[in-house]
Amino acid sequence: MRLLIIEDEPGIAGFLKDGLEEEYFAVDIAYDGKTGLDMALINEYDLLIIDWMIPALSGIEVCRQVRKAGNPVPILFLTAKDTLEDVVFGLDAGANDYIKKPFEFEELLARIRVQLRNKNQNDDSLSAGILTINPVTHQVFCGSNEITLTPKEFALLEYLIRNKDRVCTRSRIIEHVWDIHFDSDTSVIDVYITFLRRKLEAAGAGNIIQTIRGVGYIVREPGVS
Amino acid sequence: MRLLIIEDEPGIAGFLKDGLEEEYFAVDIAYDGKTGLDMALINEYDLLIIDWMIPALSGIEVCRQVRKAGNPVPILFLTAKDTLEDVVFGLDAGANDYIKKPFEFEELLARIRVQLRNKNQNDDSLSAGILTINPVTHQVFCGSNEITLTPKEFALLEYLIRNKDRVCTRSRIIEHVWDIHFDSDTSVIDVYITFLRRKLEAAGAGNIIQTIRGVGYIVREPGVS
DNA sequence: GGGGAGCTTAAAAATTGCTTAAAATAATGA
DNA sequence: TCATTATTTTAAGCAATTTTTAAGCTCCCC
Repeated sequence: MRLLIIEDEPGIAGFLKDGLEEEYFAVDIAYDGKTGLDMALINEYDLLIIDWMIPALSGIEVCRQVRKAGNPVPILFLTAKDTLEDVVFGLDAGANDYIKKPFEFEELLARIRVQLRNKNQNDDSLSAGILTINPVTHQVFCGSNEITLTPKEFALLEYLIRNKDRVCTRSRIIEHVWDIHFDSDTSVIDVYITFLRRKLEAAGAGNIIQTIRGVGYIVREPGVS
Repeated sequence: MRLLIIEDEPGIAGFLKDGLEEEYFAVDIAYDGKTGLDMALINEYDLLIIDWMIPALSGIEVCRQVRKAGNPVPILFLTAKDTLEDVVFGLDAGANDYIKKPFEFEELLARIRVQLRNKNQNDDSLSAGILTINPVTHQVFCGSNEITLTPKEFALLEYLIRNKDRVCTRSRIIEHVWDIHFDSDTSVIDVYITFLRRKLEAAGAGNIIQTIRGVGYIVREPGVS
């Protein structure tokens, strides 16, 4: 597994590189955004770790360019704490997850593993914990008992589970599930999250949809941080 | 049940299509290998009938490509030469059975039924709860009393029961039972569901066809979740 | 305690499915 | 061949469900 770290502070970059190489990752480092973008586009990485505050080209811009080039590589970004707005922008720009500085190395490792695991799942039916959904037959099972969902409820759950362990921003949800591409102050998402939670709870799936305040929602695979 | 015939001789192709449609199959024809392969990969058939000697792409090659794409659809091939070598090659390429030209139509029909039966590992007659249908004689029984159905009614019920405990979407039903492959705002399905429900209810089968709103219908085996 | 984001509920609006009747098409028999 | 019958399709009104809107409430974080 090959990673690229785009980070201007040599101390942090070196610390990450050493720690990740101990975990048998192949690690490259770029010390500014422009170099990082070039490397990301030329080489084939399994994951990018991008600091938000870097010289030459901001992290958010690197992220956008990578996506614009059609590259689906998972992106994790590092942000200084207390900047919710940054998080929203970052996820909207196409990042998959974020982690606030300062962070535990263990947490970073766990999030990296989640992104890499998601990469090689191409089974026909999708699952999260006890929950299984089949996009072909439009069926949802909690263990062995079936849950009846309306089409929109199903589409929302499918999107969340396809992106499980990744943060789904409100704007991405409204784009992918409702196909609305302009800003709007609708609260359909809230309503449908309520619908889903009620049905899933009643079926014994617990509350697997977590709210990330100011950003969106995430469905996590139990047993992984 | 939807079949694809890949056969270049219009006489044979037409003869097969007519005969099979009388048996309530939805039949498509391709007159060369390349077209046939495209159709087989794009659409969802329940069985393919492929002549070995066809232009543009040989039958054996079509067969290989279909399997290479991971499609497990049953394949029956027609061969003129009864050289053992051809047969071996054909079966190695992923075909399920073969029949030598000239053949009796009845024999072809029997072999088709074998392949379709294998699909669900049932014996010759299909059932759901108290209901039994026989695709060979086109009879339907609710317990011991027979229900008279029109051809389309029978085809619809057969499709639903062959796929019992699975959701049959409207688009799949319209493709497999009516052989319509483009978007249309017809409401034939609704009408026929009403017809079927009325006859089944009158015969004492209850309402075994459940609606999945926004998606389609499902026939469930009672007592199994 | 105040502001904002999300949650919940109820009701309006939109969509989808059901039913019926009648028209179009196909099959049957004199 | 033509008339009769059966089957299939279309269309429209009605019923039920789904989706959206809107408003008040709750909870979290300052």
